[in-house]
Parts: sequence; C-alpha cells; structure tokens
Amino acid sequence: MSVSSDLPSRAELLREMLWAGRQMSTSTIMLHQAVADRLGLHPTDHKCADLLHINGPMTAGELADLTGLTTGAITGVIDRLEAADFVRREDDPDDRRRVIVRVVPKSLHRVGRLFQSLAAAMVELCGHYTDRELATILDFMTRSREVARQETMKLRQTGPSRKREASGVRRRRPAGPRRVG
Amino acid sequence: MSVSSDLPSRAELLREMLWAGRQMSTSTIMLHQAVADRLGLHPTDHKCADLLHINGPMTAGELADLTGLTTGAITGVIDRLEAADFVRREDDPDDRRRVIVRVVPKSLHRVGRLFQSLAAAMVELCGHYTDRELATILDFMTRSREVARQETMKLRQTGPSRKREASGVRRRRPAGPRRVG
DNA sequence: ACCAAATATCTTAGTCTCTAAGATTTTTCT
DNA sequence: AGAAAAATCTTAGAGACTAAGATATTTGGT
Repeated sequence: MSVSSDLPSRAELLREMLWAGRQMSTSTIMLHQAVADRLGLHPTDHKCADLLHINGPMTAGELADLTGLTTGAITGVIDRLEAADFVRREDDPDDRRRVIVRVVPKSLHRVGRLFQSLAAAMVELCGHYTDRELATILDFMTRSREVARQETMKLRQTGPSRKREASGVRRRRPAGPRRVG
Repeated sequence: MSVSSDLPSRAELLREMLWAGRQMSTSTIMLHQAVADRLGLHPTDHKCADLLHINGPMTAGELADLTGLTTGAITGVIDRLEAADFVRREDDPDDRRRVIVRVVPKSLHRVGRLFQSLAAAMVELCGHYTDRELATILDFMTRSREVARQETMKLRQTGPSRKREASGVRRRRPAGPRRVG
C-alpha cells in the first residue's frame, strides 16, 4: 500500500479505528437502553437477561460475578425478570443452596421481535460485502469481543469501586436461600 | 466462493454475523460499566460524558433528548459530572435560558489513561489485518453505527415508555433556570 | 410595546434500585 | 459431629429517576 499522501496512512487508519470503535460502543449503549425501555425493563435487568441469553443458564452468584452487582441486587433483578416472565429460577440438584437462572425460551420471541428490524438492517448492510470480507469482519468482531472481555476484567481487578470481592473472599458472612426443603 | 460443504454458506455467515454482533454488544455494555465504576461514575453519568465527548458540547435539553432521560434527571447528571470536574456548565450567549454543557478538556486525560490498555490491545489486534482489510472493517463499523442509531430512534418513536415527548410537544409546562442575571 | 404562551432549566416528592450488612439454609472441612 | 465456608435472601439506608410544579427567558400575536 501507498506510504504517502492521498490514501490514509496506517497510523491514520488506526486512529480512525479507535475512534470508530468508541463511536460504535456509545451507539451500542444507546440502542441497548432503548431496547430495555421497550421491554419495560430496567437497563440492569436487560443486561442480565442478555448475559443469560448469551452465556446460557447460570447461578445467581455467577450472575453477580459477571455483572459486578451485589448478591442482594441480583436477587432483585431475578425477582423482576421472573415477574416479567423472562427467566425462571430452578433448583440445582447438586447443591440445594444454589439457584439456577434460566431464560424462558418463549421470552426470546418477545425480544426477537424487537430485533427483527435491526437484524434486517444488518443483513442488508452485510449485502455490501463479499463472503471473504464478511469473514474478515467476523474475525475482527470475535477478537474484539475477547479484547473487550479481558480489558473489562483488568479494570475490575484493580478498580477502586468493585462491589464484590474477588470470588472466594467475602467481607463478612452472606446468608440464606428461600427454599424450605 | 464455494457453495457447498466445507466453507460456511452465505446464510451461515449472516447468522454468525448477527450472533457476533449481539455478543460484542453485550461485551461492550460490560466494558462500559467497568469503565464507569473505575471513574467513580454512575453508568448514566458515564454515558452522558461519552455522548458529550463524541458529539461535542450541547445544551442540557439536547442531552435529555439524546439519552431519553427527563430534564430533571439530566440536571442531576450534570451536577454530578460537574462536581467530578468532567464537564462544565456554560451560558449560551444567544438564549439565557439555555445551559451549554462542555467536557473539561483535562478530564479527557483521566479517561484516556483508562483506555490506554484497551487502545494498545486494539492496535495490536489491527496488526493482524492489511490496510485494505482495515478499511473494510472501518467501513462496516461506520455503517453499523448508523444502523444502530436509526434503530434506536425507531424503538423510541413507537416505544411505550419514552420519558420525554418527541421534542416540541410537552405534557404540561416545564420550568426555570438557576441563573439570576 | 405588551401580554400570553411556549421554552429551558431547576426543584421537589415519591418510587425504585443498589450497596452494605445481617439472617438463614446447606455444604465442606477437620 | 461441629465449625467454618458458601449461596441466597432480607432489610435499612443512600441515591437516581420520573412526574409534576416552579422560575426565568424568549417568542408571537395584537
């Protein structure tokens, strides 16, 4: 590739990439919030539902770790999501203290409808690219996601205001499930 | 390109794109929250600061429209951001009712430091691609952002729980600035 | 020029979420 | 078996957000 004037230099390209990434991330945040509003969910609840959708069923504690919320907050989140019939609590057969949270399959349709227009627009957008180009973009997205995840963990590790100790160390003493047995 | 077995079909590619987009958007949300925590900001405040950084200075009302928050909430957001020295309120010389919110340039360094590691990781990631590929990816990101913005507006228009009337129609009567004159 | 309506922001009361800490049940370890 | 650890729930208090009202300024009609 050229090294001089009319085409953007590599450095210029990298700068643009960073800026575009920042812009896109902000737009993503806004979209996420708009979806949450439409679903009648608090952004936090929507975020949790999303995590459950992407990562599959998990315990309340795992959800707390993933989100950085306290277990108390998570109890509330699950209560609200369950009331709205987005998720269900299930008993863990291996550990009666645990609660497994699972997305209600039917609720995916409700969410999916909202994303139909978005999905259509994205498919239309993809139409502008060749298979090869899409493969490259896909690769980039996958790797970017991994970068984002690692940076998130880094920020949490050293951060001053993390809400829950680094998994395994508790400040004092947590406490009890709701089931009677 | 192949049409049969070993390489992913176009349809498969599109499905993967949608899924990757969803995954990335969720990771983005998590990252954004982690950054906000590190800055000691509420996610909403961080979002607003981000919008101001990306779109430049704007009035409190414009910020309310962009975020979908009420003007009352925005007052609080600006108060907190101003107290943390991230933004400053300025008088609009053309309309004494208005308040222009501007990012404090110095605060960008504070935020920038947090993003250094991320930026480095992204630059490293970009190293895997040719200029041509990066240009394609950049193009895709730019267009995706536009799609996201339009979908966000669509969702807001028809949504049941929008918090502020569609700019120009108010339920009753808002009210007064803090300046004395 | 004047007055009413519209506009921009701020303020307040009440609702709801989140954290911190404690409570309760179950599991693990010695 | 008994003590410590772990998972979730509960509660009290802090704080963000909405709805509605308050106040200052601008706009538009007459």
